[in-house]
Amino acid sequence: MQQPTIYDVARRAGVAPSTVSRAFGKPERVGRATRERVLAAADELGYVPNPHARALQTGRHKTIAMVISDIANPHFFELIRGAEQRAKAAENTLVIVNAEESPTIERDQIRALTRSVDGFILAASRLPSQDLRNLAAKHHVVLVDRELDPLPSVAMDTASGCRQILEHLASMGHGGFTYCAGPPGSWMGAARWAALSGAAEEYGLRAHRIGPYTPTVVNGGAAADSALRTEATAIVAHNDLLAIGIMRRLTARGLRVPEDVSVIGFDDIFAADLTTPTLTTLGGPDAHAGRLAVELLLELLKSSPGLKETDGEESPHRLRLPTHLVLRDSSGAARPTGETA
Amino acid sequence: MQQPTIYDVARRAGVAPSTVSRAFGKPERVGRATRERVLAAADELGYVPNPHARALQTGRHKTIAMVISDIANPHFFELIRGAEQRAKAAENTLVIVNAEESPTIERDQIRALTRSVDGFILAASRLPSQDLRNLAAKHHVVLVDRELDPLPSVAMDTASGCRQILEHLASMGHGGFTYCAGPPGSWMGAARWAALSGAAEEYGLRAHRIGPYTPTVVNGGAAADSALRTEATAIVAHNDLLAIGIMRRLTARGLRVPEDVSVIGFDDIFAADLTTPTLTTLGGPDAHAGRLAVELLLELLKSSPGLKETDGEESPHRLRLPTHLVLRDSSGAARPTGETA
DNA sequence: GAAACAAGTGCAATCGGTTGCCATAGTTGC
DNA sequence: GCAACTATGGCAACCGATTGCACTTGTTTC
Repeated sequence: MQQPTIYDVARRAGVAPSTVSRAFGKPERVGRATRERVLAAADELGYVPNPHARALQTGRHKTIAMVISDIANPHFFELIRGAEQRAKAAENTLVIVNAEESPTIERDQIRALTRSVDGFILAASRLPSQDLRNLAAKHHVVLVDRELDPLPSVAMDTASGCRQILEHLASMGHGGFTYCAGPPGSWMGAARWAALSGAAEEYGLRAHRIGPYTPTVVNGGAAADSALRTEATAIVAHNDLLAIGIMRRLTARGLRVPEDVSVIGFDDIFAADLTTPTLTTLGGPDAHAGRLAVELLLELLKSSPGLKETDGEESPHRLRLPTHLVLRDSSGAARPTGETA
Repeated sequence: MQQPTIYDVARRAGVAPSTVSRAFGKPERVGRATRERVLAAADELGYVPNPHARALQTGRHKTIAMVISDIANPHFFELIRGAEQRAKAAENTLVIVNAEESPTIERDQIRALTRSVDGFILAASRLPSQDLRNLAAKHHVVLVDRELDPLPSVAMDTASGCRQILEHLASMGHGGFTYCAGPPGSWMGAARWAALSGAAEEYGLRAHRIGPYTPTVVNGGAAADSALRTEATAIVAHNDLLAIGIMRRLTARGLRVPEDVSVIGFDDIFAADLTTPTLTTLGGPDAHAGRLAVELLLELLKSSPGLKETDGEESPHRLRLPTHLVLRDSSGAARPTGETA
């Protein structure tokens, strides 16, 4: 059973195929009665336009790809939700592909889709900067949780967020903290460390860093063990998954959180308030980020539909979204260590 | 900057476009030297074949769509992972779309992709049976977490899994349980209740049912309150998200889990052992299910590539995967209620 | 040395749409 | 009553691939 085409519809409605095409795409170019006849015929046949046959001609697929560095990270749920809503509102299809934290897989996935979508939203991309630039030279790209000079991006405001963490730690009497780093390719991870270490002194805090770790719950075990050797009274983890793993290991080793060690994560994933103790973490408007990313991409498409033109002087949209520190039970006053009360 | 086409490659290699096409698709049909020249030219130009121009001719897109009823449910993580791996091994792209627990959205998403993919894997589809049959008449479809007569499917073995739960409850001295149902459209939910209530008597258990609830953590609150009115000593929830919500509410109301009430979920999501107490739940080989679903679909495609033929007599592949009860801390001996110890 | 055959390559039609251009018919203006 | 214009719809080329068919060559066979 073949899917009906415009030719089938045309025959049934007694018009030329071009008229059918116009009845859908440029309604003002066909007569009222004709259009209705065409639409009725299409309806009876269950005609669905073939977006790729169209794309062959127009270059527009009405499809956006969202590449997620790790789909198993709940952090991306709301991002996906928001993006999907916005895409649907613009009558675009959003397809999601997973990069499994691997630059190679990410590259392959992108390559497989280049001819099928109008643009890419890369969430927490692990690709080297140069690759991103090359990609952006030929396709429409919006970054999420990453910033790179000429590319449009949406990211949480790391600097102010990290200050909130530092402020919190300082006010609770901590003298320093150990940061458990995420994967080497993570721009967000680097930004977090830069912000934390850069401003630590201002708050009278010593910043120490260990890692990198692939940010999963199980990897939190090793991170916790290493962190303990630094004798820190506070641990800041690259994200909530790692933070949760760290808490589990600390508890398993007989330490109390937060009495002995405070633990702070990033992202405020849904599991953050299911743990014992519940996790203090830096959250942000994820769904909104998803919506904005799609919006940015749609704008790019509008300015140069189809493949990328050599425009170069597009306004550098670089959105920074406000974050908020969600205070829960995993962070508290520093354990007295001689001088501090 | 236009993407290069076979025509660009052909010009550069000094051959006809058809030869370029064959150099990729039917290597044995072109001379060795010519093929190498073509491949070199393609490489220099960065040529990527346009899968949809090809599909126009061949009907094969090498793309599979996976429709997930709720992408925010961690239960589907491993399913997606497994499916992705298997798809990649067969050089197919797997795209994921979200149905947000809504049959309408699910239908729209499917419709938007019908002409772009070779087949669909529907995970926990919420569509009515008749819609699924109609869809399957025109496209290749594999169901996951759902069974429907002529369609191939992959699902956990509910019957044996539920017996494990009943056995567990009976052995811990419970006299019955309250089941908190999932959404009305959930086949899996219906199957679970059927299996639990059908075999309850055998184990000397009274089965009670409340709901339906949309299975999220927050909805667990209402479910817990209703369940308490049934004075059950054990609650079995439609899935882990709901179970976690139930536990939170019970704890908030001053009840102890499992001393006062035992709670059991389904799916064994990653958060199930992060909660306090950790959650007893029925798990299964999710990643394997994903792989099998793709495999089933690939088999369908092989037998009739492109659009569905009127074959009808395909072998009814209906896979049932073994489950296992993961005993954790949320279930235990029944609270004494007069007669029982 | 001519016929038969195989390998390698090109030509042109085709898939399902879109769109520039032209043809027709009906309106309008004077 | 005729030119000029507008609204509508058809023709045919095109997008980027695939593929049946035909045409060259070179090789084999007798």
